[in-house]
Amino acid sequence: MTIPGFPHSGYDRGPRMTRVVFERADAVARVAEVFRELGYEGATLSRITERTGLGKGSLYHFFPGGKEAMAAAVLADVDAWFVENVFRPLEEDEPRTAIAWMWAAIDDYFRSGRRICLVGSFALDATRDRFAGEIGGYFRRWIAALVRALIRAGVDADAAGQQAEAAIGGIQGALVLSRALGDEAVFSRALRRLAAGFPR
Amino acid sequence: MTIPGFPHSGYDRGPRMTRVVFERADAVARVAEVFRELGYEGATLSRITERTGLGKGSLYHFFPGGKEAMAAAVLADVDAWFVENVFRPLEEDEPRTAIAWMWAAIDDYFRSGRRICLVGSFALDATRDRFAGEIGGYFRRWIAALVRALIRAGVDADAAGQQAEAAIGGIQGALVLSRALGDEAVFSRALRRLAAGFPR
DNA sequence: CGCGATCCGTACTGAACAGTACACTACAAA
DNA sequence: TTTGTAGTGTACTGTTCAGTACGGATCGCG
Repeated sequence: MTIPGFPHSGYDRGPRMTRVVFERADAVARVAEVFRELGYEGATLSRITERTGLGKGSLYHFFPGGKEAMAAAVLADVDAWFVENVFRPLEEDEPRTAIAWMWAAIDDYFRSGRRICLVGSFALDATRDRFAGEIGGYFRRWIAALVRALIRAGVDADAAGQQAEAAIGGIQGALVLSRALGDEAVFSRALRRLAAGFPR
Repeated sequence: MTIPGFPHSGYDRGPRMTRVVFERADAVARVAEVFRELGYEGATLSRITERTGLGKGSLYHFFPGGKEAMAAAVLADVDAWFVENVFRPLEEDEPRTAIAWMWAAIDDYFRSGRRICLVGSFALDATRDRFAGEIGGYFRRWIAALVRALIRAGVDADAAGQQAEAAIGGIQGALVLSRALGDEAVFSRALRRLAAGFPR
């Protein structure tokens, strides 16, 4: 028991719960899922610890900057995934192959619409102001990469710009819509529709 | 001053701040803007009072159900606006006219992308679960109204369904994108692109 | 004028918030 | 076996949260 006025005197309690050890990458992935489901403001520390299984001690060990550092790490992690799996292929690989690969990667990443775009969700509320650079950079690079791939595939510059914006906007909108309607099919249909207009 | 243990004993303070009287409709509109900017979780009572100029007394007078009632009223208000200005015209008026009118109304309502879709933003985080009925209903009715208008305009049923989903998803995505990039032009371009594919 | 009814401002409450402190455990290197 | 260090659980702090209580201001109506 704890003696009043003597903090941390309560160390005669029973056997500890079994201790589980995480590493940072795992922590980031788990925290990401919580932000994705609840948004930045909705993800309170207690809900994060609850859903990730990581205690406050671990969380503040991995992210000394607190909640904002957690979100920043998560955004960086998302960005890294897209760089690896979408942006760099679009920028460097054979354009038609890279574009086809993009649609598959996107469908997989968003779990056919069951998962949400963290960056998009941050963009919609005041969280945007906190991470304006990261959020803007993510979408700017995606659009730029897609535009260049389209141009390399023979689409003229103007049409490429329009098509890239339509595609990425369309993906974001499809995530909103499929989630609002609780219907994954909406997302799949949107992806098929958007992909159909692309060179193959 | 307040005597400890004697609540409300502090009524010897100086002159009151000038009292401003609101009516409910005005309160709803002001609260709506706060939810729109900050999201449901981000809109704390103190931020709502701060930004609307309404004190807690007024807020709880108009919305005895508290924060959740405020959000419900705001959603109902948004829905009413869309019923009046978008859904009913689509359902009842000459379809091509109604569709043209829709694009103008949407551009106006979202202030060319500077304003955000409250319903869409609620759909993206856990707020969705609280208002799943309202959120789903809003998008369902919009899509259904647009589909029927397209069919009445001579588009075949299958294409109408695809086009309606693409349009409404596209609008939502354009709001996300233009806000993420901090660029209203993205929204305007998207609206023009989407409208171009419609019968006129 | 008087007097409800309506509307508003603010002190207050208990719960939940982000963040800190620190005793602790597991494991690896010496 | 000892010692260092990375990772962990939890009690604690000060702040902010949603929501309540209630005195007083204002207005409509007699």
